[in-house]
Order: sequence, then C-alpha cells, then structure tokens
Amino acid sequence: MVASSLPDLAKAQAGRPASSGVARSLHKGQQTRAVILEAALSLASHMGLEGLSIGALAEITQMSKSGVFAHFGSREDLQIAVILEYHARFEDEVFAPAMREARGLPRLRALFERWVRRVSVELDSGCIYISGAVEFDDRPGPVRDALAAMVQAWQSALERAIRLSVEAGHLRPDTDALQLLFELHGLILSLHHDARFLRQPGAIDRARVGFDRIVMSCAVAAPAASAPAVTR
Amino acid sequence: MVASSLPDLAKAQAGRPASSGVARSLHKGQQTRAVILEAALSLASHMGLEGLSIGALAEITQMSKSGVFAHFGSREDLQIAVILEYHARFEDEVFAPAMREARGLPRLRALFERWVRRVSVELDSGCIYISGAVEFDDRPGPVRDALAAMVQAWQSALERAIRLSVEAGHLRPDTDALQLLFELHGLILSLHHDARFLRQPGAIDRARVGFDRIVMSCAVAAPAASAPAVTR
DNA sequence: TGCAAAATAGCACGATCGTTCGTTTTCAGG
DNA sequence: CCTGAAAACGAACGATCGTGCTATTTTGCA
Repeated sequence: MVASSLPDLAKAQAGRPASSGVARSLHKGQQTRAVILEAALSLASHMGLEGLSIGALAEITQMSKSGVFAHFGSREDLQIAVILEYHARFEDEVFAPAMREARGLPRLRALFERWVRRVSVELDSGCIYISGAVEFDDRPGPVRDALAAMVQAWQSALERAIRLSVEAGHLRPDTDALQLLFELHGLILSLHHDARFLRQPGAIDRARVGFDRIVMSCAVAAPAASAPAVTR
Repeated sequence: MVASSLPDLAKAQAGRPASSGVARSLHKGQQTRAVILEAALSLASHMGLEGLSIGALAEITQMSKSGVFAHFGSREDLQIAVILEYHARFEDEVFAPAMREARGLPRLRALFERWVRRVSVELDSGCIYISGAVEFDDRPGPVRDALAAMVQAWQSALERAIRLSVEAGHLRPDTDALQLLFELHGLILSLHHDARFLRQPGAIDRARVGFDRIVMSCAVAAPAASAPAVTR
C-alpha cells in the first residue's frame, strides 16, 4: 500500500495472499494456507516460535498433520512464514499508519505510540519479535536470520524517523540517534516484561512517560524549568 | 553471607549445598546433585528453561537418565532448582558485593554496573531471568511462580536502593522510584537484546550512557548547562 | 461433464521426551 | 569387614515430535 520502507521480504515468498479476507482468485491451497498461517501466528504468539508444532496446528485447523505439513516444506519454513506474516501485519498496523504523520517528532511519536499499543493490545498473545529474539539468540540458522532481518528493518525505520526529527529541527542536532533508539527499545521491552510477565497494570503509562522524558531531554527549545526528571 | 535482602528461598529447598566446591561432609548424593545442577544451569542458559532436557543432562554428566532424574522429583522441580540456584549466584555476584557500597547513588550505581556486567559477561550463556520471563509469560504453574518471585525480589531490592538514594539526598525528592526502575530495567533488556540477538558490540556502553543520563536527570544540584541530552 | 492436477488424508518411521520400576552397584557407619 | 541404606543403572512405557510415503478426495479448467 504505502511505499514500504520496511523490506517487503514477503514478496520473496511464493504467492503470499495479499491480505487475508480476499478470497477472489485465491486457489484453494492459498486459502487454507492463509487459514493455517493465521492459526500458526496465534499459536506462535502464545507458545513461541519453538512451541509451534504441526500436530497442534492440525488439531486447531481440523486437518491432518500431513495436510498442514504439505503447505510448508518443513517446520523451519513454517516458522519463517510466520515471521514474514507477522512482519507484514506489523508493517500494516504500526509502520504504515504512522508514516502518514508529518515527518519529524509527530511521526516518531506515532511510531512509538502504535508500537506501545501493539505490544499492549496483544498482551495475551505476545510479540513474536521479542520472544523470538530470546529464543533464537544463540541458535543459528535461517529462522534466526529471517527474524534478525525483520527486527533490523524495524530498527532502521525507527532510526530514520529519529534522524528526520533532527533534520526537521525537532530534536537537537547533536542527538545520538542510535542511543535514542536503544533507550526507546528498552522502554518497549520493559513494557513487554512488566505487563506480560509480572502483570503490572501501570506499565503502559510508564512507557509513555519514559518516551516523553527521553524525547524532551533532547528536544530543542528546552523549557524554562530545569530538565524534566523522573517524577510524578 | 551478607544479610540477604533478596529472599533466600533456596533455604526452603531440601538441603541445597551451601556453595559448590565444599565437598566436606557432603554425601555423595549432594555432590552429584551439585554437578548436575551446574550443568543444568549452563544448559538452561543456552537453551532456555524449556530447553532443559534430562536426556541431554545425562549425556553431559555421563550418567543415566534415571540417575539424573532421581535427584529431582520431576522436570518441573529441576527447573525450579535451576531458578533457585541462579538466584543464589545472582545474589552472590551482583547483589551482595554492591550492598557493600555506601548507600545512595554509589550503591545504586554498583548494582546497575554489576547487573550490566553480569548480562554482558554471560553473553554466551544468557540471563535466565530474562529468557525465563519470555518463556513463561503466559504459562501458569509453579515454575512461573518461582521465577516471578525471584524477579520481583530483585526488582524490590533495586527499588529500595533507589529510595535510599532519594533519602540520602542524591536524587530529587520527587523522584518516581518505580518509573526509574522501569527505565533502568529497560536498559538492561535492550542491552540483552542488542548484544545477544543482534550482536551489536556497542550495547554495553549504550546501557551505561543511558544510566548516567537517566540518573543525572533526576539528581539534585542540576549542572549549570541545560539537561544532558542523548548526545555523543 | 470429464480429466488432469492439486490438495488432503492416512499410515508408519525413527527419534526424543519425561517417567516408572526392578536390579545392581556403591557408599558410610558400627 | 559387614551390612543396611543410598545411589545409580538399564530397560521399557506411552506420548509427541517432524517427516516421508502412498492413496484418496477435491478442485478448477477445457
């Protein structure tokens, strides 16, 4: 849809359905493939990419194991397909809408806000980027490579948004974009941890407060008062 | 050793060996149990708590599967034992030494620095608290409960150190301790992610810079210049 | 409507998992 | 040294895993 700045690696995959819902000219195979992928995405969100089992998937979709298996050459390819599908949705729901905001701080804020919302909305399903990073952090192979490529793409998109904010004069010219990115990512990870694992309700607001604090601290036209501190 | 502020839940376990290395008056069973636990800790760091398999453990320790199994009533109990052992080491290597620093900012800084170092040193083995949080974030049961208790204890210890820093006059009186904790934890998680998954070399420094920035922003006696920004 | 092709089912395989049970080896105290 | 107890072993179990194979069903097009 929007000119994609995240790599549309999904295109490299054989005939990914443009978007679930459109059944027109979709051969039966692609349809059921989409159904399986939908279930796989949900399952992977709950059990992790390593928890993806073809047997469980067959049970959910009311198919035979081999029927499910036939749509993906192997378990690894299934995992990769899930990653690509997640990437596509992430692009549609987080990246693309935020890119319609004015470049600079508004766009950066929109990116972060939608990111936060995605992580919190799917509080019962979990972010595959985050869980996958932990599962595959020392497990080399094509799955890890695909996952790392997607995460890198997303981080690059964020870095670009930060740099644009600097160019637009919204952030200080001496802003360290990668440092800023590092800290913003930390807020998301902390949100994911506290909300999902510790089930602390206030985490979403903490992430938002953190964003404001970090961004304010390197915004131009510092407020008259001293630096915003960690206060309430 | 030091009066423990982290709950010594390990005591609740039947006869945990005081510390590996002391073989005196340690019946054979406890010895091999310690050996197995050592291997289990290493294995869990690499493969995650879910990746702990009794078969693999038997192979490493050159024992029979049933021989390994006998030392822990079940796989779940083995996982819990690993968590408790990790907790004990975390307490010895991170918490206890830092507690010897002067209360206030020096102690808080020591806690964070040792935390960073622990996460980076074990870059090839991974932090069980972090990986476990992702693995068990929606998998109820005693393993999750034990893990959550340990993490909560560690967070409480950090929160206490922050509050002491406020009381000591090192941090502003209006500092939101939980918000500060949230952001510091985010730095660690981001460090773990970037260093272990993305293999980016600069992550350790990024965490340290982030700490300085966050702490400075709510330290008393603000520097003459405007607030420290995300710069290099 | 018929027919090739695609999609799905059914079955079996080797491997690994946690766990149980009965036996055998090893240990420690009198 | 002897002996009861503790520890370790070995084999087997049922279950589940991913993955081939071969039928059988279903689909889409001429």
